Amino acid sequence: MIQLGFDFFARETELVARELLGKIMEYNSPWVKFSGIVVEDEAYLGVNDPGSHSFRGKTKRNAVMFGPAGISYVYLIYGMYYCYNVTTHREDIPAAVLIRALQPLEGIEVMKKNRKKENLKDLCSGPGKLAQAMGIGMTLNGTSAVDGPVKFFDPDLLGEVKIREATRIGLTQGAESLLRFYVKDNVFVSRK
DNA sequence: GATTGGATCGCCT
DNA sequence: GGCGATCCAATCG
Repeated sequence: MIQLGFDFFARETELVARELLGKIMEYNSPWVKFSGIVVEDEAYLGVNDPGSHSFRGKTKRNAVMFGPAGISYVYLIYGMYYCYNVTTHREDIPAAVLIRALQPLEGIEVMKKNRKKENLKDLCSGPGKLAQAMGIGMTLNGTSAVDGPVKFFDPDLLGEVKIREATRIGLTQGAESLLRFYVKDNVFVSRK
């Protein structure tokens, strides 16, 4: 299985978001190895995208988006949940892809414990859920998604990944753009 | 120093 | 489909 390198992430954000579907996200926590198939994500573009954290310029929170591609960007949302992103594009273009849902593969028993849920569909079907399931927090922010605790792999699913596009979830600005992507007919997607 | 609102989830109907 | 929980960060003064 081929690992995705810097070159994969250092491309146009929308393309990276589309191609990440069907790839495997792996998180080697200190105690457990987690993995799952990326089945839903969203593209957040640079300073011209009103829905992106980077729209209003560089701040302490979004600083990672302004760095190189292939870096994990984690932030706290609504005071209760973490969201995991990976940075994309060029160093001078602050963009990232939000991982919204995974089809769980490894570490499932610990995911169930962390989520207090037994149904596989309740473990990683949403950005806050998958972070909670794998114990992702701010310690991952700024770490490499190429040679750090998080890695992505290409399982070579060939033509099995049919992509659908839709509007991004939860935005008040830039809500109309079709920048959310998910695997058609996959039951682990958070919203159709 | 105070205010405001958010890339969510779970429980309710 | 609607709403409350909950708190940090950004913005403004």
